[in-house]
Amino acid sequence: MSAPPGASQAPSRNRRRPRRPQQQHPAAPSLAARIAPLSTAATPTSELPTPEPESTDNAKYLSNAKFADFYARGVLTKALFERIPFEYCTEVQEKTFLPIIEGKDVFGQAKTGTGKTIAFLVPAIEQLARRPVPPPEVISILVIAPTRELCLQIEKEAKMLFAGSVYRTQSVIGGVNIKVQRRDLLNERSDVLIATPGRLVDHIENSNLGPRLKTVQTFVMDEADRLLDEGFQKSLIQIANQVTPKDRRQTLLFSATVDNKIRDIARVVLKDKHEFITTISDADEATHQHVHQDYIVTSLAKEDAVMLTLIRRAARTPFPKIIVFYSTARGAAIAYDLFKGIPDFQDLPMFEIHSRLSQGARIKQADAFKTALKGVLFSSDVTARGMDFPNITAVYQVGSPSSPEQYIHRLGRTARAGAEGYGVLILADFEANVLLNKKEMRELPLKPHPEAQHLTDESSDEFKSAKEMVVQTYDAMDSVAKAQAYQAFMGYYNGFQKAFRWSKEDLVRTANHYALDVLRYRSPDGSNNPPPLLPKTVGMMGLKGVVGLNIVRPQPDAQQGYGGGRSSAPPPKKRQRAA
DNA sequence: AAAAAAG
Repeated sequence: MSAPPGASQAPSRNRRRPRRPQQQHPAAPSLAARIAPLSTAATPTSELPTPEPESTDNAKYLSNAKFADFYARGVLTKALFERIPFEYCTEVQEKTFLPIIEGKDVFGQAKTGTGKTIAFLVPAIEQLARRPVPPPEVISILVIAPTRELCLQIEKEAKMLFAGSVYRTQSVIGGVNIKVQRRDLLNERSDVLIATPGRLVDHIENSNLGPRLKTVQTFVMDEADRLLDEGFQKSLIQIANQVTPKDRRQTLLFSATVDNKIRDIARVVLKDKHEFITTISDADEATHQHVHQDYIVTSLAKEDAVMLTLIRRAARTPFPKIIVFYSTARGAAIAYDLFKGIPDFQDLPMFEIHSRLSQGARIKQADAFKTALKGVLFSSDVTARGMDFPNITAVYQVGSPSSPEQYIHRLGRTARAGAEGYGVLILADFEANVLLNKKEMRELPLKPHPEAQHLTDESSDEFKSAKEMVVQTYDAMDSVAKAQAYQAFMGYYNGFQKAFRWSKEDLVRTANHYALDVLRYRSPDGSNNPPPLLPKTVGMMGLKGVVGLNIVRPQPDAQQGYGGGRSSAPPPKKRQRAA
């Protein structure tokens, strides 16, 4: 590895420790870590960042234990040990290895970004390696996680641990061809199966996977707090009914938060005699307590210009890598459309990810952003939890998140494993107080942005130029995405009516303002009407008879964008660039 | 209709 320009000052210890963990402290500014652990892509030398001295902070989640110690004590077999590309264990890993290898049930509390995946995969696989190789139809380890991308991330690590062995891992997620999965399940080993709940149930019902789940020895529920959400419950019950019963399997449950709801579930799925492991001590402040966080309250109409200014400023720093969260998939999509169309950001790659993209596009975007040295990802809450994008310098959030918890999870994409990070929350005036007055929010070190005044000052040149750029770009954009964003906005804020003490008319007025003045939606007929909604949509939102809505009869040749009557199937967006 | 997740 030849030293890039500027690397000569790098402390030599950075390079002398090839086995220092990378994923565990992604922002460790060692060269190797900067190039991203999952990357195989060649990086132009000229783009390599200047390494900074290693911060002691980055070692925060590391323990003094080494994987080599576990190997020396006979805890890890040679083959597995050799496939672990890290030298030091993280704290969670050190604590979970022995109990899991001994076959105990574990309730683990650990934030993501602390090496949690390795903490359960390595010991589970170690157990597997100690037994005779099972017949090919056996699924020894079943992992359930709440998003597709998280499953793929886990699968990647399992593949690494299985490299060159007879064992195989497969993922079973929605959005990809089910027949291919069915065939692979039939023809190839799946010693570790990693699944989202919905698709796993689909396979139970339609691929006769149920009986094979009875061969599961270790059952892992990752991001368990999220898996307990309403929408997952039915699937989880079906899965629990098929998988090996709890007294004859090992269950590992991981959750970032531990509240009564989780404890109740733990009681149901874990054996009475399980081990509780936590790495969150009083001394070790939670990430969200140490990350620098600012908020800006402004009008809806100024949000985009403020965001543009923030990105512009960040673009002048060496390696900006930012995630911008929006509350709706359509909101993230239109923000991506807006900012990718702005000429200032030629050198700053833009990415988008949300449920309205095809799964193929989602995977491409996530992979590209993971390995990117800089860029901005416009995201819905798909990536809010557990996703590991290396070296995120800042997380911006636009609009009230659905809960303080969600705010904290999103923020956790930056400052991973003790690294530096920064958060900005942009709120519209009508939503600010309700969120900021919540107890959980008040307990955060979240402060007014020191430059809030200037950033939102209509008479400043910086604001004026940003606003002008936003207006121009929206004006040039097609109306379909705007109509979709309008509908999503209405649907999202519909849930806040009570909290905001809004009447239905207030909701409609605000949504119309959003479409007409913010997005600059113009009806194809040249009128000043807001985007059309189907009677059915209006009915489902409980807005029948509210003035200001543009209700249209369903048309047989309907342009989609205002209903179309589909439920959850994501109409794949055609536009896609490989970034 | 509103993150996500089955189509």
